[in-house]
Amino acid sequence: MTEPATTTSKDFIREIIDEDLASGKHSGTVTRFPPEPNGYLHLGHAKSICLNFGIAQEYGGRCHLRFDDTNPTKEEVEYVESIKTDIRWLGFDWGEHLYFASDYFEQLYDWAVSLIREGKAYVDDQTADEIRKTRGDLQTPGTASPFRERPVEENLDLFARMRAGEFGDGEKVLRAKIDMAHPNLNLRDPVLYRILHAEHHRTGDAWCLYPMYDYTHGQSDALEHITHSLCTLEFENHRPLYDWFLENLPVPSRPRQIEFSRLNLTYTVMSKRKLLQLVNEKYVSGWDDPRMPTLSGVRRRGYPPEALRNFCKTIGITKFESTNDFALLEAAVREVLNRTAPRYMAVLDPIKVVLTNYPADQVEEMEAMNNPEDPAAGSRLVPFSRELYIDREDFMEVPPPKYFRLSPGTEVRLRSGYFIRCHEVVKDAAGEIIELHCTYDPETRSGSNPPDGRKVKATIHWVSAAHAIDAEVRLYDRLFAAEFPDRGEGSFLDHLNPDSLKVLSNAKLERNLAAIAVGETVQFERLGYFCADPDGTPDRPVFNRTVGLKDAWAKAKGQS
RNA sequence: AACUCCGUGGUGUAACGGUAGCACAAGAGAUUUUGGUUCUCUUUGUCAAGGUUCGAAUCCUUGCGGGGUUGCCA
Repeated sequence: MTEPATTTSKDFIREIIDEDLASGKHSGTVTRFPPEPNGYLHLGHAKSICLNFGIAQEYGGRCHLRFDDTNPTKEEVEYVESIKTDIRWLGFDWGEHLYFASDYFEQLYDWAVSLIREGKAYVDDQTADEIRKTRGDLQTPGTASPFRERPVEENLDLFARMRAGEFGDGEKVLRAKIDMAHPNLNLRDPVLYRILHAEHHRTGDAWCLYPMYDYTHGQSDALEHITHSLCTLEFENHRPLYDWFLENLPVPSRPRQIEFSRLNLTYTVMSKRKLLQLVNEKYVSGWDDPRMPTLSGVRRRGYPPEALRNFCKTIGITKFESTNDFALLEAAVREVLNRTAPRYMAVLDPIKVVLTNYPADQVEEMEAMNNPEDPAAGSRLVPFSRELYIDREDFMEVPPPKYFRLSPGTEVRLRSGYFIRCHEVVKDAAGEIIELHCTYDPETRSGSNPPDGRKVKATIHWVSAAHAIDAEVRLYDRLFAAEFPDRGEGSFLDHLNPDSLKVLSNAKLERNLAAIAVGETVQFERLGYFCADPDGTPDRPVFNRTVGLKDAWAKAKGQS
């Protein structure tokens, strides 16, 4: 477990918790992660999960998983299951504390009735449109509904009949009676309940009356004795309403809502609506497309959960709206994978190499380190023979300056193999290079250096042609070409990166890669980290590029 | 000219009245059987102006800039 150096300082939320503990306001800490089951979890949620579950771990408290399922028209069980899977994958556990806002419907209803009794809520017959128009706007106060002063008894009767199903969708709502002139629009008699004749994923058809988020969230927190209710900045303006309910209802505890800034990443969109659109309109293969910033997407891409946790630690928690560099996430991924991913050789775009002085029927088993960063990872055997494949990028007939790899007359080292020198380039009728004739130096076998002390400038990877596994490799790049796809005119879709996926169908893999389980991430030496995809079959695996290695040569090329 | 939150290198984040630090990114070099890793070094910052103070990123005032809010979504 490597801890980033920044763990010594605490974010403002943990400081508040420290104070609350020190002052005796609370004797323990209870947080909650409250997703709405209407979509898949994404990197933004990861930030919130790491915060809430992380605090629970650090303070010896607990973190509840609570599904905020107050809108049956948008929510589905499919999402509930995927959310649980993703949280567990990230490395967190809610134990016994799985809750649903829908579990509190009866209690919330009773409290609504008590609000009505106290003259703090009323049934409004206005249409949605009328309510909107009379709410006023940012600069002008709203006007009272003609039903605002309805007698308590009438409200009670109407509300009961709303529950009983006597009215159609949208015919009536229950509103809090607060202040139609309040500068915070959320307090201009917010809607508490709306009629929705819809099947709920848990309560079925028991209800046709559903509570709004604002009326549900704080009370749910209070019922669960949440001490610190952490949410994103856009709920800041809702806090006065959150508190209003807690003050006006006989709730069993007084949670405190604290807001922090959501996660933004360059070259990425993070809104559920936009992600849904990418899926529905087939710009990606699904919620778990490896280019998606969903947790299921980055999992399929091969990101280790530890990298996500470290990333969340590094970006910290603040109230300032910021956008994190995607490179920071990739750095976190590389940091973990460099330590943990076993190394293999794979050739993505093969050229055949014939070692003219190597015996035709000979096969040597070469020992190769599994991970130079971790001697305990041991070694494996890789077959070496007369005919090999190397990557097209590792040979140039007319090399530019500073090109260290193979070219006619030059010598390179084959990783865990021998030195080879190129003597002849074989081309087809079209002038395309199809084969290289090389010689190997028997005195340079891996582990021993040439007696004459000569050096080579490069070491390249290879696979034995006769032993190679055919595979498909999917090279993923960022989904969007623009740093801020949301900015500027037009749709974010205008900024989709046309090269975000490149499929290589003729890759040749080292024999040992046949044993890699789906979901495992390995390093293809010199190329990057790759994750075995479920689309693969035993005789034809599919690998997704998780992230490339840093590439000083590519960078130098790009600049010249 | 509503309310509210927020402004620290290119990006993100520390410093709680006392040397502006760290990570990523960028650049230079060393090491290297991965042009990877690792190591060393370097560039770049407190939104502005006043004030309080021996001393201000930090406290005060004003200005400037950015975000959020006008769902019967969450």
